[in-house]
Amino acid sequence: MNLSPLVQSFVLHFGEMGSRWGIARTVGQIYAVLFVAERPLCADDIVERLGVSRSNVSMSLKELQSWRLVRLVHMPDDRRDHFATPEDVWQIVRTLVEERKKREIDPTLSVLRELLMQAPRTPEEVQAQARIRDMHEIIELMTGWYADVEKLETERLVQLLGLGSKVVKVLEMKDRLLVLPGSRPRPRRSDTAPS
Amino acid sequence: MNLSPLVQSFVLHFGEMGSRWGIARTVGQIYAVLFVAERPLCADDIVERLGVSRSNVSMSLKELQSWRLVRLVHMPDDRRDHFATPEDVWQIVRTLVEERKKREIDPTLSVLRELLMQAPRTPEEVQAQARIRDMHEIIELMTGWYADVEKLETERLVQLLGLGSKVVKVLEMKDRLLVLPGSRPRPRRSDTAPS
DNA sequence: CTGTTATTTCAGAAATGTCTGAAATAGCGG
DNA sequence: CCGCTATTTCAGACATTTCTGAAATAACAG
Repeated sequence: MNLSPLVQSFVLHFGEMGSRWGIARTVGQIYAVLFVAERPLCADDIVERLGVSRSNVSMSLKELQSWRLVRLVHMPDDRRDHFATPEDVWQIVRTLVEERKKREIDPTLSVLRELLMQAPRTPEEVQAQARIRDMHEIIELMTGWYADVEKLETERLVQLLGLGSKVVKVLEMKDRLLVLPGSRPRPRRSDTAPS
Repeated sequence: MNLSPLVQSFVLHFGEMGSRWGIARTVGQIYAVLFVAERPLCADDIVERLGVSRSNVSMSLKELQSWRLVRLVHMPDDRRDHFATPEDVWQIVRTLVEERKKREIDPTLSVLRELLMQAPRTPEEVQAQARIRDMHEIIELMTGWYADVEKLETERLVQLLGLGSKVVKVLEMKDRLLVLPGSRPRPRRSDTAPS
């Protein structure tokens, strides 16, 4: 491995985390190298820096491209393929979320929907379906939320994340402000006096 | 495998998805069985239903407990351990997020911080650190956001998720409402006319 | 078309991860 | 303490994934 100490630590960490993230060690290492690289690298650059086989680099790059985490770039006067990660880290996060959703959630959502279509045949299946329905609902709610906020410009998204739970405060304020003069506030559960 | 067809499909799917979710097949299957079960099950119940070895069940349950996705329950007049998943699916989601954060994000955050403390020794390391800083920032922002909204009651959280990107509309409205009479609206980038 | 360089494919080697059966341990009731 | 049941441990069998080197393919330049 032929890297400066700082970069090497970063790369080795990404390799080790690979198994937890569901990618092979080399895939993680290649991503890390490309992420911090000052310019797009070709396959041989990566072989040189990581000391893994050329074929492993080729397959790992294919995998990273299938995740859309690495893109193919062409350099002037060089017919070798070069590779780079997107510059914009927000774009990277969006891609990561989309791809993980596609692989880890969508197949399940599809199975759950099928199972909910079936007519239950026993009391046990009725119970199971109720439970599956809960799971389905919560996943739909969360993926729906993401599908919605994902459309926001990054600037807005950052703003929203920065607010955190304070948005709730703002929403409460909105409720109060929108009460027209003369009208009564809509009663809330917490406002109802115990009988 | 000794399960009703509907439950069996559910269980097999969780087993297959295991590899994508970073858990072993049996672990996924056991979780699925417990999730839809009408009552807490003991290890032998699980052996019976899944047809895997007793020792595998024991180890897999340990793993699920380490994820806090399954809890140990005691049944009256039975000294065997029984196991159940939390009833509340929102609690399950919270646990899942926390545990995945702990395993998949926190170690990286810690390494990134260390790397950012080091003094760079070459221009290459300066560039790498800048990139690492971007990554660190975005992860901090997202984990910070979650740490904040995680404190909300479920009811509020559901409300917020239901709104989706509409919160932004509400925030804009807040901006307008908070402009005091006589004051001018704060200029925005999109408001400035081209020179 | 030919020679050269770049990339991909793929069989099997190496490494890792999962699962089982047997044996060890734990814990309770008498 | 003993006998019984429940649970855990762990070596190694088995399965899967990852990686390599060699060969095939592709793609261009002359």
